[in-house]
Amino acid sequence: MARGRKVNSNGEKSKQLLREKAIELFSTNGYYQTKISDIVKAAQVTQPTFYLYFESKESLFQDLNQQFQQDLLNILDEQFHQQDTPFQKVVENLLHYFTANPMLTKIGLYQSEESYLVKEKLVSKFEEILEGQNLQRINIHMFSQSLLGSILRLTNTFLLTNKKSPKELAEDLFSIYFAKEDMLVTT
Amino acid sequence: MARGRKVNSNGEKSKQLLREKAIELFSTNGYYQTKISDIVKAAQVTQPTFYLYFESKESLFQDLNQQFQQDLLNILDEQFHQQDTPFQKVVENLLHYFTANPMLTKIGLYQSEESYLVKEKLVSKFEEILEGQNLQRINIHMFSQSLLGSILRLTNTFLLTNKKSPKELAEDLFSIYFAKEDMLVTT
Amino acid sequence: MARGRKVNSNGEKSKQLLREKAIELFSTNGYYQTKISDIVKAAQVTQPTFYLYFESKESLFQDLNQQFQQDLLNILDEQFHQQDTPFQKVVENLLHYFTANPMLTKIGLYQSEESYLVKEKLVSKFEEILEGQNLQRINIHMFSQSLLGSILRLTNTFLLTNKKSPKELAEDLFSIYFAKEDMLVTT
Amino acid sequence: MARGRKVNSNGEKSKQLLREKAIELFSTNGYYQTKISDIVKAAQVTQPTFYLYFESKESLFQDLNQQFQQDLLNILDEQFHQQDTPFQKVVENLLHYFTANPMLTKIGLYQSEESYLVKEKLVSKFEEILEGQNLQRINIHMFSQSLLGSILRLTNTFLLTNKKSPKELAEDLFSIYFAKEDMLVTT
DNA sequence: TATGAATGAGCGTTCATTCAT
DNA sequence: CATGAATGAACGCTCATTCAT
Repeated sequence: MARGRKVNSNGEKSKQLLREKAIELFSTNGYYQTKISDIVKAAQVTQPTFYLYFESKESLFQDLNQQFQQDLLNILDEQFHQQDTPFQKVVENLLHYFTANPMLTKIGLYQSEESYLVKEKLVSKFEEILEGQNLQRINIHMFSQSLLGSILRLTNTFLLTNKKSPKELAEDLFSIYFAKEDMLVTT
Repeated sequence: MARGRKVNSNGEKSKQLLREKAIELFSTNGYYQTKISDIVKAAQVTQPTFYLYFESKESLFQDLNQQFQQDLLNILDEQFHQQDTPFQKVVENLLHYFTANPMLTKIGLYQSEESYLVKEKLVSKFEEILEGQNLQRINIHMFSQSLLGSILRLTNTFLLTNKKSPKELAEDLFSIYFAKEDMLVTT
Repeated sequence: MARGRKVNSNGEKSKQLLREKAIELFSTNGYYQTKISDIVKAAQVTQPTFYLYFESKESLFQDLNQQFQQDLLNILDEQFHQQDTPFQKVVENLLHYFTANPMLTKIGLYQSEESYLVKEKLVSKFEEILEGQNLQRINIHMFSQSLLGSILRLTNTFLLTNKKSPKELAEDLFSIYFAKEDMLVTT
Repeated sequence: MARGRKVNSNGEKSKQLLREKAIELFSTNGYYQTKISDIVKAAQVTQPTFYLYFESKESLFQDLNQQFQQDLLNILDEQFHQQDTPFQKVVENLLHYFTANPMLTKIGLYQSEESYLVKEKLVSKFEEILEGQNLQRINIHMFSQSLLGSILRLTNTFLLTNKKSPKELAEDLFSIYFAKEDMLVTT
């Protein structure tokens, strides 16, 4: 292949393509097992082209995580402004975002070394919402952490595998966490 | 340039030391960020010594995960044999193992790419136990997955940080999952 | 994504600008540490524009050295034609050129791998002039090389740092090289 | 070639060989045109072996310069301790070192970006020695710089080309700088 | 005249692994 | 049992240069 500009080439398109392929590969294989050479091969460009649009492998990965974190914050803030959004709706919106961005979600929730930040943020949000409720005070933090754990696990096993819709999963989660009388008859 | 066996050296000791240091480093820094050179430096031996006891970096990592998985299986089987162990006790025993082996747990639960196997196993066990109970059938699988998610998250945030004992955490988990009425007064 | 000729742009101007910036950067950072991207950035044009005016990085560098060498030759030839120019005046004219073109001088005298050519030329010229004088024959070559060495060093440390004018430096050089009695009282 | 240790291999030997080849190549081709691949090819080892003994290309280059600078300092200090060493002898010793280490000298004097430090040091030393003499005060610094320039140039053209011995060159230098009456009959 | 977009070719460096002793 | 010395195989990244517009 000759050097120089390709016919019909377009920078924004190449950058977007690289981004998408990177998301795909990072989410599937993880950061360390994804080589720049894999990404550019998938995008059908050469390695220097990668560096035309991204500073480094690491900075691209950071970018993706940044975006994921910002997206989540936006979702959480939306609810904040339109008051009285029920908790279940908040969770459903989150799950909806996960479904719409499954690969970015895998990266942001399960692969980034900074995923703990996002998780802490989510827990804080949950606590904030739950405070308005008559939950026994001492347990709010733990309850929120537990709920987050469930969300993370069920997202992985039911949502990202397309076994449940966001709406269904949110309902299920709330039937587990807030309406348990009818679920279990203890021994 | 003296070569050969060190005075007072002992094969089993070296192997054990390498194993321990590997667990330490893998759990702290992850698989890809832990180099053989780091491990042997920590164990104060040279690189060829590593290969005297382990086939490769990967196989050592697999070994550690194998052990973790076997340990968990043993714990779960014990309960099986002495019937009527209450569910809460099963969970408490699990948590107890996690506390006793925090670094191996980090590897086995959060870093291994095959941690999904162990998690599936745990879920199966939970389902098995819950089946004996009058939980509404359709939800048993999801309920178990949710519970596992909570356990994973709370282990990370409360147990391995020494904020809760296994017993306390097991109680908290069960008050969340099985004793709902007194926890929340819905709006 | 507007492309094509800039309004008010002008080929000669761009070329001249690129030349100047190249001289600046080459003289300051050296050949290998000066990137085409640095040069065009400084000249506020894009990389292909560079290749509109220069064949390659190397050929531009060669051009600069060629010019420097030609300039020196011209200076030396001028003196030749107007006979009886005293040696000191020849040197002063050289130094004058160095002061007027400090950055090109740095490149031509100290950075080019072919600076040895220019230096040989200078030495030849010195010898030519000195031959008309009653200097002991065997030493003319060495004397000329020595003088050149002094000129090179003092140009660097006194002239290009503006501590001495060409006239002053030429005087100093000649008091060192040709008026010994009053300089040193040997022990 | 198989992996692992070579027959009869010896670390210190390999390191020394790499060092020597590096000196050779750096002095001949310069820093930027000498690739690690060139050095290891010359030493008949592979690239990782280079990093067994040196931190990086740059640090090796620095090391070489450090050694050169230290060597020079040692020479200059020796003279200091055995008082009354005549100036000419000091210079001769320097030149002797240059002859004995021609390639390191090329690197240390003409290629290092820090060669200016060594040169400043030499100038200072010259000044120190000359102060004890009745040279007209205002000119000592310039005189020393001039002398250094001559030394640098003549080293390059007569010494490292084996046209003059250190002793001869030192004599010539001193006849130029300190005994000029009989050399030139001015017009 | 000038630019946006792309690439060939290579470089320094790292790491798991393996011989020879 | 243990080590000193070495290497195969990549990998991330850079830079001069060039095509299509």
